Amino acid sequence: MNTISPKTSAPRPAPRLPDELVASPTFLIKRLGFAAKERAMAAYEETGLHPYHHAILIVLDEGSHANQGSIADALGYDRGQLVGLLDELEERELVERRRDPDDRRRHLVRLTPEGKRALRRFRALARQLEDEFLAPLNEDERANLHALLLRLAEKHEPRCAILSADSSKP
Amino acid sequence: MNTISPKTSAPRPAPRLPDELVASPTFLIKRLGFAAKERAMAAYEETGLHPYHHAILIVLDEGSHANQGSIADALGYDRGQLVGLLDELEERELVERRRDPDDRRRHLVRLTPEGKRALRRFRALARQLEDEFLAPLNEDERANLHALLLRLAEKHEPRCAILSADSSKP
DNA sequence: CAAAATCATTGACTTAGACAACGTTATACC
DNA sequence: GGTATAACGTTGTCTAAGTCAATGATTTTG
Repeated sequence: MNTISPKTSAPRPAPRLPDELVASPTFLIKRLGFAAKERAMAAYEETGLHPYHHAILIVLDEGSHANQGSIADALGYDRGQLVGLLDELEERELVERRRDPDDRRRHLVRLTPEGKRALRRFRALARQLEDEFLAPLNEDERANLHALLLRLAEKHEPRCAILSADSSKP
Repeated sequence: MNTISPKTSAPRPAPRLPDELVASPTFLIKRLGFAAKERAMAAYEETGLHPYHHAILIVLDEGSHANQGSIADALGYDRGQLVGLLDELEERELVERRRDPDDRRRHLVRLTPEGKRALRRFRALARQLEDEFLAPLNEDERANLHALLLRLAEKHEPRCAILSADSSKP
């Protein structure tokens, strides 16, 4: 993080992580996850929004999810947290909230045309970030990595459950 | 549209993450990093200490690092933060702090015999957690995953810089 | 010897994340 | 049909974590 040493000589005694930690995939995943999050947040900061907002727009674009509860559940966000995020999206007119006539407790949320445009920009940004983050790996290696991570995610992040088959189709 | 009548005993409406997110290795790394951290913290909680403490003990066991500054630099911790962590370790008599006679500003930190015992227990715990976390993968796949992560870490976490004996990758 | 830098420590500040209370509305039960 | 229970979105509070600047002691520099 704060590794800035423009000093002429070498004030850095070479800070190195213990091999024991570097040898652990779990440790690397933790550190890389943090690094990825940091990078993403820094990049999104210029847009005035947060990766969280992007994820919400993605969920809305997928359709099916309508009310705030299902959005929060789909992404694993706290419902109270989601309120503020949606406020910010609504303020920028990227989403619309209105009461569900069938269940007046619920709010139906949907993308505005402007929201769809913003989503396109976010997707471009995310693609660029991803490409930067995975730069050391070629295409095959990226696919390989993704497959391995997915296997782990299926166990540790149940929301990732693979089911490419659409259960909603007749 | 979908009138879900058979609501027998399913309070779970099956929340699923958008495919677009699950398709991103970076996203998976972020989520898995968070999951790993959460799991680890929960497991360490019973010991009364934190994964941070474990990492500190590892650094001390590696020798070479002595004063608090180098410990903090090696792990990327804030120096102020480290003070409290060392206080807790010292309170449990796992480490000793004493002034460096050669530079009386510094504190030399070292493991106590009890600290080494604690480290053994921590290592067992960490091994178990790791094995649990990587359960879906066999040995080859784990090695494969580790190699890929390491390539990324070399770029995004400079402290991981490999310099032990393996200098054989472009 | 004086000024600047370094080290460990402390305290203040900001932030995010989790959590419970509330008013409103729908569902379950008798 | 009326009442109790649960769900929804909203708000506010609380805690933990991380960042940052200021301090006293000591060393280094000039």
